[in-house]
Amino acid sequence: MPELPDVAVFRDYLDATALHERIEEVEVRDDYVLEDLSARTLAQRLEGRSLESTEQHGKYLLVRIGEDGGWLVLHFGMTGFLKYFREDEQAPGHIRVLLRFENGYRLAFDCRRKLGKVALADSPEAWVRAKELGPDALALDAEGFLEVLAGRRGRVKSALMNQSILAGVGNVYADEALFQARIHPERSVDALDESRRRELFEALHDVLESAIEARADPERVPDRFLLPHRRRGKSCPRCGGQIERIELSGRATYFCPREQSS
DNA sequence: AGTACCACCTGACGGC
DNA sequence: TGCCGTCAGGTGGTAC
Repeated sequence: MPELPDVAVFRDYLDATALHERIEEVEVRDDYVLEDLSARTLAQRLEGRSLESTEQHGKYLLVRIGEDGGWLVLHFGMTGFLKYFREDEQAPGHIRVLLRFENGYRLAFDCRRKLGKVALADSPEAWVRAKELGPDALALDAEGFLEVLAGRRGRVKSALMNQSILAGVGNVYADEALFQARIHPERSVDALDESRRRELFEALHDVLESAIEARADPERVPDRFLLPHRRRGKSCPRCGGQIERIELSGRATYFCPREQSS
């Protein structure tokens, strides 16, 4: 699930749990998730230091390591999450990296499908540059949104999901924003006039903010959301029509053909 | 610049 | 109960 709203929830979680606590030991249980670094390097960077603050850029969570330790970068793939727990509590089932703190707690980076990544960076800016990420979808204002879309000719859903155009929007929330803006996912960007683009921006921001407020939990999301109805044959929360599923660049795409006809 | 397709990895689910 | 195909919200590479 980890798109921008989910990562925002992970960030709040980390802020509320694991900061300012000395890390005694780092255990890398599967170095497949390490991106361009060894378990040894990660351990050397973290052990004896603490996590001090967090930043988010799109789907990335960046954590500042104290005493000039640089930044820890977390990406959650499709199945990643964080869990802070006491040593005598039940541990999650697919821990890839585990930090042990001096206070007896642990922070697990759990990632069943191993599509997530753990990395180190000099700064959030350096990471964004290295990954060629576009601006964070929520940090952007309407003018910025118009700017990044200017000159684009592809399909609007592909543009929303393209992390180098806009960072943070994935399959689910791209569908959601288009549903709220009543735009067909296969519509091309250049077919949208400025007022439609502004409407899409408003819809996208509303969707992302509402999702964060709902803690990215499909069961807490507003009734108007498509999210809980992402299944073929389910009914549209607005008009009651049948939700349709198509493939768009290999990804399942859900929309209401009655409301998103153009 | 854009798209289609493949790969990476693991588990849940439904049909038989 | 077990086997098997299909599907899943991530990114990245290649070929066209």
